[in-house]
Amino acid sequence: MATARTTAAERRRQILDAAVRVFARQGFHTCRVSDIADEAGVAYGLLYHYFRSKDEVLDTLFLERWDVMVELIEQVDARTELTAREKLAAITSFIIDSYRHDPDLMKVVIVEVTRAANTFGRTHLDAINRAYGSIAKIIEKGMASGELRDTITPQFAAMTFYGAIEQALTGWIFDMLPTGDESFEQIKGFVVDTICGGLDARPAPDPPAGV
Amino acid sequence: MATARTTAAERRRQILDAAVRVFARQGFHTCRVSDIADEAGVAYGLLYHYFRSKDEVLDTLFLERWDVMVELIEQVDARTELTAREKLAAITSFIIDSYRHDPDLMKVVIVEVTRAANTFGRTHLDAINRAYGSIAKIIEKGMASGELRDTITPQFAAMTFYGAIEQALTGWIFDMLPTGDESFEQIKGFVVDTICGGLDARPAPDPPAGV
Amino acid sequence: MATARTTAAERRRQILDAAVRVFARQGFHTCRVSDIADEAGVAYGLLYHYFRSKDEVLDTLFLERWDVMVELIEQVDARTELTAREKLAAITSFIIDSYRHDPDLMKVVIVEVTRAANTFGRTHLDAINRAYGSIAKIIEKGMASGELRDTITPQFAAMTFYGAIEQALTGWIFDMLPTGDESFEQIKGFVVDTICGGLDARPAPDPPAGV
Amino acid sequence: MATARTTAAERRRQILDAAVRVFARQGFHTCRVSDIADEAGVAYGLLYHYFRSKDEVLDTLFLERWDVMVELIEQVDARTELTAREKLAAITSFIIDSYRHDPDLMKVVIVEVTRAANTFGRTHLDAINRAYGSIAKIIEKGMASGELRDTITPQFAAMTFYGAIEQALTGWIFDMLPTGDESFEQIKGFVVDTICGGLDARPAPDPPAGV
DNA sequence: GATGAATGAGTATTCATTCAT
DNA sequence: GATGAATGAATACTCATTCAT
Repeated sequence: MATARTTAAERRRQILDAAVRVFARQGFHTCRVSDIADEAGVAYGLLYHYFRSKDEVLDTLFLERWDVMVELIEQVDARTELTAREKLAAITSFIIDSYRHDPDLMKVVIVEVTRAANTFGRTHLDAINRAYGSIAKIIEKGMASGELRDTITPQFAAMTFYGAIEQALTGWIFDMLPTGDESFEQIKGFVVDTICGGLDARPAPDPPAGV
Repeated sequence: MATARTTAAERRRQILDAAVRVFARQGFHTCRVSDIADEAGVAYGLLYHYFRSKDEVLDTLFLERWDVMVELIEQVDARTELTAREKLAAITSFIIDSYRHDPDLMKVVIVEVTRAANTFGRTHLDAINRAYGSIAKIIEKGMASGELRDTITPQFAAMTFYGAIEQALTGWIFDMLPTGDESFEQIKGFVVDTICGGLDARPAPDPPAGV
Repeated sequence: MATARTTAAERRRQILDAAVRVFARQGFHTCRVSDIADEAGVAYGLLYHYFRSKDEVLDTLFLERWDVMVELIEQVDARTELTAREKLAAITSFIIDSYRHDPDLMKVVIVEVTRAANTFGRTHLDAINRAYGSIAKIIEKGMASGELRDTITPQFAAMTFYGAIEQALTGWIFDMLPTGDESFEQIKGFVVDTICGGLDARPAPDPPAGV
Repeated sequence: MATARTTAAERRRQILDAAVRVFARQGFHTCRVSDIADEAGVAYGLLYHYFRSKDEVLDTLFLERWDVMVELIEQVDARTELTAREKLAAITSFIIDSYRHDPDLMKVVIVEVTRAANTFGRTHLDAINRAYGSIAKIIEKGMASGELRDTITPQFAAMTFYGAIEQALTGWIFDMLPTGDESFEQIKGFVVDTICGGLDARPAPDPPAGV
């Protein structure tokens, strides 16, 4: 009799986890609140004890995940021993592993928020821009140190880099790319190689002078 | 001898043009059929003389535009005097000019179809893949001729290239990039430079042998 | 160049005939005005040159047919050489032959008008009652002459008689009775035999005294 | 200790009862779902908690009533002490009393289903035929025992019998027959007398041999 | 906390009818 | 006469949200 069967926090999490599966499967606009409740095994009225609205469920899911990602980017940036390319590789790895670990959640984050210019994307524009900004800072430092070319703006480079990752995730979401551990690792390499190395053939860049 | 006031084809176009504006402004899911009709200045019943449903209006808009783009890509590919990089530059230029010329239409194509994994994106997956495939062919030839590195698959390279363009368009759609003629031209260069040249600093590639 | 290709009366008839087929196939409420026009091979706007409304088409079809039937009943009644049973047999034969000759029309008359208590049946109640009344008169005379029993009212007898015929037609309409010439003739006999002779087993009635 | 204000079953019944009144008054096709809800004193959305569609409301009403009738017919048939005529009289009495007790419901059953050859009649053809079949069995036994003439098929006799009853109900529905207890009882007798005794005048059938 | 009955705003679609050509 | 584009009234149904129990 010591522990309650289900704590409030657990119930809330139970609903959020169900919502991820339902949003990923049916899409935010197409699913019903009762679909989420069914998936969670609770009455649909209960959802309104934990969230103000259906929108708030998606907002919560997005921000939970996005904040982790932004924090990771900032932590990576703080590791001064890494080159810019290594930092970008770390970020790529983290995001792709996030998808590998919970594809439903990442699908929801991207499809329902990040790319929804008329609805949630607009709402969370600040959060999205924060991520771009953090990446841009990494690139800016790489440019300053001479590691990266400064022929484009760091902001645009950040957008392209993040866009390449998102495009890869989209490939998985649309079943255009193969899944499987090797595939995930291969694509990680592709992303960094393409963005940093470019498509053009040419001799490998000179190793940094004094190293 | 006066011309007929409005032909059937003109009315149809009138409705499609109105739909573009309304979809861009409010989003497909958020707007009402009557909003389109109001914007077009016709009774909403008339929409059903020209289209089977609201969905069909969006499908029509998307395919009209997408087919033009796929055709352009194939035409570019056929110009054997161009290098792969020049072909990619031509495609980039065309798509960005498309946005510059009719931002509402491109916004609808991207936001409501291309990136809508749970609804129209899934429907038009074949059309979308046809575009990727055509770009991949260009890249494949570039790899075969030695112009491009073949360390990644042409398919992935195509996705990343197209993703970079779409990300730029998204930047304009979200008001994250400045508009204006110079900006458009600058971004064109950024896209090709980033994708082909990469972010890494290094000596310019050796000039082709016999030139 | 002497005759117009199609006279107004012919066009009108063409539309009415098409309407019969469409009403029979789809039902009055379920079919569209354009279905009738398509079946007739004319533009749907033309229907409104010949009829005030969709309702009027059905009204016209019903009254055309019903008036013929009422007139037939009255003509039969006038033939004083016939017994009541012979008169009823003649009416039965006429109605069943009407169905045999044009099942669609009779289906429409019965299903869409005669039995539609909430719509057209109420509208044409007078016409319907005129038929009952004429049949009742035949029965009344049969009762007066001693040919028929007068234990029930002529009005009720007329309803039951007509109801038996309509029930037979309904059997054909619902595919519950076999079609084919013999079947039609057999049912004619059944109707008169059942209504006049009853279901009870017993000796044939005595022949009329002085005959 | 107060009882719950309204149970789910009661609400459902409340809606069904309201639907009967509305269907009888306005007809199924002519009434709106909100008319039913208004009559029941509930929000129209609630109707969709208890029924999948407007159609299902009518289906439910019909089957509820029709199943009771078929069961009654079978129970009557099982009473071996009754003659066929007595069985038919019992069925007639039951159906006419059903109308007397709830004319709206019987009107809906007949007008909107039983006689609606293009819509619900077709849907419920099996149920309708089950009733005919049970009546035909009664008649068949009567023929086998020599009580009834076997000059027509039991199936046709059943149709005519049921048709006579339905015609009587139609007479009330169309206000062509007087209402009032005596009238109901009189018509009961008329139906059985007409169907069993026939219209022809003749001596009463011989009493069964050994009685 | 938990339930699900109750509410009613919101919308795509149909189709009879009109009328300019 | 003939056409079919144009109109807009009419309606079933969905579903987020509330709230009594």
